[in-house]
Amino acid sequence: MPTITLPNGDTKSFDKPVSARDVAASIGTGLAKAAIGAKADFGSGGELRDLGSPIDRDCRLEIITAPRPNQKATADALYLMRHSAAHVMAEAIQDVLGKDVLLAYGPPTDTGFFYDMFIPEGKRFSTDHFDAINARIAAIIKEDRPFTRYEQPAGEALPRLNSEGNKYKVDNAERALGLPSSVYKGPKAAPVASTSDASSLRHSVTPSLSFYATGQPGKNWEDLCRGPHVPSTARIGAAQVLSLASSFWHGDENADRLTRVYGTAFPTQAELDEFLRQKEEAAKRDHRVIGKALRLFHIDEDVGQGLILWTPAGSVVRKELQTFIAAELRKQGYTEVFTPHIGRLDLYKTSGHFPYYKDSQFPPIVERDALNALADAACSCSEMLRRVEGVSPRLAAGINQRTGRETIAPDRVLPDDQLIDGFMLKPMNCPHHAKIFASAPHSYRDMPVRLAEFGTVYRWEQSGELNGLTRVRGFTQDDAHLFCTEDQIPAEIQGCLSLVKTIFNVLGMKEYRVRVGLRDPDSGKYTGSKESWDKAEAACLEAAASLGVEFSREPGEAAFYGPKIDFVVKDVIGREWQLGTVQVDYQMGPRFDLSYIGPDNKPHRPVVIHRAPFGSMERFCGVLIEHFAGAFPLWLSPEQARVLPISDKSNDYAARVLGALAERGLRATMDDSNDRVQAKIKVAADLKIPYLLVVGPRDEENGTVSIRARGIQKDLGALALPEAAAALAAERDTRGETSLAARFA
RNA sequence: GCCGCUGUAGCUCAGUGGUAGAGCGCACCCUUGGUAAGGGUGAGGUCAUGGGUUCAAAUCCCAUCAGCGGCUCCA
Repeated sequence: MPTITLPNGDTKSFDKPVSARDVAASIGTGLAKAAIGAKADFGSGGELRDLGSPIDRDCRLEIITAPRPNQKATADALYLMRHSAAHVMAEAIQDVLGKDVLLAYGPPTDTGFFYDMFIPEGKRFSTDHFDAINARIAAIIKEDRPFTRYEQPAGEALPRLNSEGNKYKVDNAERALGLPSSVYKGPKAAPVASTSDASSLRHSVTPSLSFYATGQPGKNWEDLCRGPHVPSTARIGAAQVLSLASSFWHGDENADRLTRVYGTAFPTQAELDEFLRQKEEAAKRDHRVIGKALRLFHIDEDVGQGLILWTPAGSVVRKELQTFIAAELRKQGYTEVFTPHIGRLDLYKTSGHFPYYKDSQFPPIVERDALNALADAACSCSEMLRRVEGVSPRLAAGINQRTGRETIAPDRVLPDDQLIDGFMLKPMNCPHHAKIFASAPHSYRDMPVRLAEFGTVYRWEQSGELNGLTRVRGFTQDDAHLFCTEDQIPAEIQGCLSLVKTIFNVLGMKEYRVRVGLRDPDSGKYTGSKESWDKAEAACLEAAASLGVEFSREPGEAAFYGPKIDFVVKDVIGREWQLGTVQVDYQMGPRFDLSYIGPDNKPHRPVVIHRAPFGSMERFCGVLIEHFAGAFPLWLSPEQARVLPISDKSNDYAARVLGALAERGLRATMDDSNDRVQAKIKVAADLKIPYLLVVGPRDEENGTVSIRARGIQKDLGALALPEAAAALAAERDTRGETSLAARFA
């Protein structure tokens, strides 16, 4: 006798078990027609299910519908369609390539779905097959075959899967049943069995497995699957295969290598086309492509992977951005410092960076004399490593005493004369800044001390991770460390957030969100007292809430030394980019034995806030290149205006125009090549120069320039030279709030 | 780091075992023009690097390096 509560609060009672389809039909035929699935909540959260699955208990029920025309699909609807589309794509692939392609795992994702599969040895699968596969996908959708669910007892289903010879499906089935895997022997083999009470889990799991046939069981294509699916293939709308990649079974690099086939599905072909158009648009904005075309930066094999050479044009963008940020920092009471790119190994042993994170650092720079001495003594490499990574008894005593926690393995504590000294390229700026703080006594009256540095750091990113400007091995953080009292934490976090807000606004990045990384309540890995954490987390959450943008709490995402706030911005075409963070750190004070004198005339530990709200200049510039598609606002543009004489008869006047622009400090050039003006415009347009000032005899006579603005494909009209120069300077100085082009609007 | 694909002129790319190619860019010449490419001539290449197969390798094979797409990672 289920009583069903609908999203609007209405209830409906039935005298026998019903399906969501029945419920939808009882409400209206329109709803029943539009329904593609349901979300039922029996008291433990909403759960997507098939339209036809039986409901025998009271629940809250939401009917998931396909979107009406001109309406966006809900996330739940897309989930159902894409999960279903993954089956259709898999069937299409098996039709094209053969049944010996073994299917492994095919979930929906944020933008589509993928299916991991094993392609048998000797079989080729390439993008050449895509047309055939897409044709099959379209045909299957058109056939409108029902997704038919049936269950089979585990005792029958498991042997059946085994006999089909697909170990990946056997593994899926075993995991679904809560059994330890008989075929996969990796680190992530049996996550369920590792929980505290495996036996109760066994009982709670249904002893049967579900399959979905795309059509009639036994007749049409079918797949082991938990579901749910849309009622029939036509309800998927439009789907297609997109790309191929490789993956590992269970993400375990020692396990089988699988082929991951990406695809996507949308309710209508128009939406799918729009998605493809956006992908194309995104590809055109690729900062690596634009960076090359506009000569913004260069990566040279001889210099090294992931090391950016900023060419003159790109240096302008980076420098302007940095100047802008630095001016905002000064307004907020930051003081600027400079520190070197390397520091002694002991410094990083104190900070804890070395050797714990040695895999993500450049190897140490060892002093020549020490190396020679070791070579003379025929020292082995492993011995050398031990001596580089070792810690002196003095340092060990200090670290243990200060933190009261860290245990240094006894075999790492070596007598001084065995240790090899050396330097490290700095992976972070904080140790240097801590030493600056510690170099002078501090009173609570001086606090907070805000040390800012565009500090360049070096990290050994895995080679496969490197990517243009967004993932590099040497980068300059917009770094600062705020040494403050606990009471000052909220205001300082607030300050960081307001800085971010100011700068994002000027750059037109209106949409962004923050993630607040909090403790994992079940873990004991964190340093600092519970009270401190409570306060710091509250401060982060409060600051995030006050920002007036979307924020999420992410338990377990805190660093071990304190909570953090991450910034995620959306660019103009809606892609999200993770930029910088603000992190509260209780660890650094004790480690570097930092103190300030409080009102009680006693020393106190400062808390340190690390903040690099834009991450790194490299990454941020990369994001901006894509955000603006290389068409930077005037103040950031490498070349702000170009003077185009229509023939060399006007070159002298053009030079005078250029002089007037230079007097205003504008970055401008003139094109005195013997091209025609049409060609000069084409060249300048390709370089995305904001303004072109065309000058000919007419202009010379009137003392004017003819103005053409980027993106507006016509002559806007003439303006007196001094007026035009002043307007350009004003557009720069207001960072676009006033603009020359707007005068002609 | 792992897997796959790719590497030819400054850039974008063609060239599948037999003399190294195109467009753009660059240099020079002609053209002197009013808003998205006027015309001509020319320079420019260790075909990523190292080995191998072959009478003969840009082309086939192996290794290395780098780029791309993923996977894994990111204090």
